Amino acid sequence: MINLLRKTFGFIFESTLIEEINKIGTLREVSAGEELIRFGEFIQGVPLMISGAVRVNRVYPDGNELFLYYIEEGDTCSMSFNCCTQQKKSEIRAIAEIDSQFIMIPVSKIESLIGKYSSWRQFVFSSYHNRMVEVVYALEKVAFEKLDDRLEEYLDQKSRITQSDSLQMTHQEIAEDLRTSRVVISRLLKKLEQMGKLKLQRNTIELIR
Amino acid sequence: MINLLRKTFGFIFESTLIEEINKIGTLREVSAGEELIRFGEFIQGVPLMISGAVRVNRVYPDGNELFLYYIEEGDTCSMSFNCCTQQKKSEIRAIAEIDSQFIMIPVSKIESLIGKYSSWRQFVFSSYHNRMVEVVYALEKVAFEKLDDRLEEYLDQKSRITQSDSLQMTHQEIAEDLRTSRVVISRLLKKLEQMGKLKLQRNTIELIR
DNA sequence: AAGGCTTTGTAACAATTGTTACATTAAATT
DNA sequence: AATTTAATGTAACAATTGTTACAAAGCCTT
Repeated sequence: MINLLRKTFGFIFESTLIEEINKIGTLREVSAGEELIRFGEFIQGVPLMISGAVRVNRVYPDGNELFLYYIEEGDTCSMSFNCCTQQKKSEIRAIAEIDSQFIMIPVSKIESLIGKYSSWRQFVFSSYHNRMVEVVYALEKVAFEKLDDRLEEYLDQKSRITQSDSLQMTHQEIAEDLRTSRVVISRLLKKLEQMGKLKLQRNTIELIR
Repeated sequence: MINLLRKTFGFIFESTLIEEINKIGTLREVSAGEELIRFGEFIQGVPLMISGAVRVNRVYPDGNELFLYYIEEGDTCSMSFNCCTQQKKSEIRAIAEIDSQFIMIPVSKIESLIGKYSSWRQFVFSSYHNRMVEVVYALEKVAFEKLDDRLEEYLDQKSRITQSDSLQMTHQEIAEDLRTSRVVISRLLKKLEQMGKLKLQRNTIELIR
């Protein structure tokens, strides 16, 4: 585990911090689709991403969900960070988008890390800021752009995250993420296909570059 | 100034911190409409709000703007916080919504406060989190709600911030904030008037409670 | 191969939001 | 008071997005 830690966080954390994280953290591996953080549960710890990609959704009591951001190698989830320090139930849900590795740092140790290591503080601050920038970006998309452009960006992002031009997903799933109906997505996808930007098959969307 | 500090921040900051802020900070007063932070400038410091309300907008190079959140008594602007530590030019604009007082803490002192005072760190963390929650809230509104509901909420928020049921603003200004056209806002306002929720006059919207 | 389930395609129509154009009214200026 | 300017009202129409309903196609199970 310490080698993974060094590889991903060696440039930002001093070696004493790396060693401490190695002691108190536990490496976890999840496969695509698995839930790291569930809605309504108390959060066990803060995840440090080693590899892969995890999507973070805001969840509302009525079951509604809203995509906030992805966390990838070197990131942490600043929303869960706060839940920890406040001992609150999770208002988010985190799902592995692809097979992923991360190190879980238990809640109980968070406070002392903040006190001891300035590089850890820096990391938490910049993590907060980066997540904020991404949520603002999401807001910007919804506020400024039409659905067809948002769909294109959505597909590009998926492709980047899954590292594939062949997206295995249904129109229904896309519709839920973009908060519209399946029919609307099918319609727009067909339009993009006619423009030669992609090819549609059952359960897959082949992006043409 | 120290009395204002004690009144607003006495419950979260230890007295040594209050005294230090009293030394290094400068009290500033702005009247409604004044700009506290301008787009593209280097940020001079982090504002601690004593009274009033300041709106924070994201600004894009093309001049487009997007409302992010208000900061009020006891708040700070977490976006400017990061600009400071990174020595970057401001990507936001802050405008006093009503007459306001705040204490400006110079960039140069920020780092040492973080190292010295855990209550300051707590404050910055929770400030980041609160702003995040507000931006997520804004995203939620745009993603889930129709324009007429968003307009009603917008008017309620304005009323709360300005502490008045008589809003001095034009339809054009509302349209810019909600990213739509003046005609659409006039139409919806007229509908709300017919529903008895408000009364329209030139330059003012009178909310009926 | 047949039947059932899921996914996708498509038409027709409704609702919402955006746009253009111009009239009307209120305030400000001369 | 007359003129100019800014703000609002309204109609007519366009574009986008949402909804319903059903057909067609692909996949899975037996």
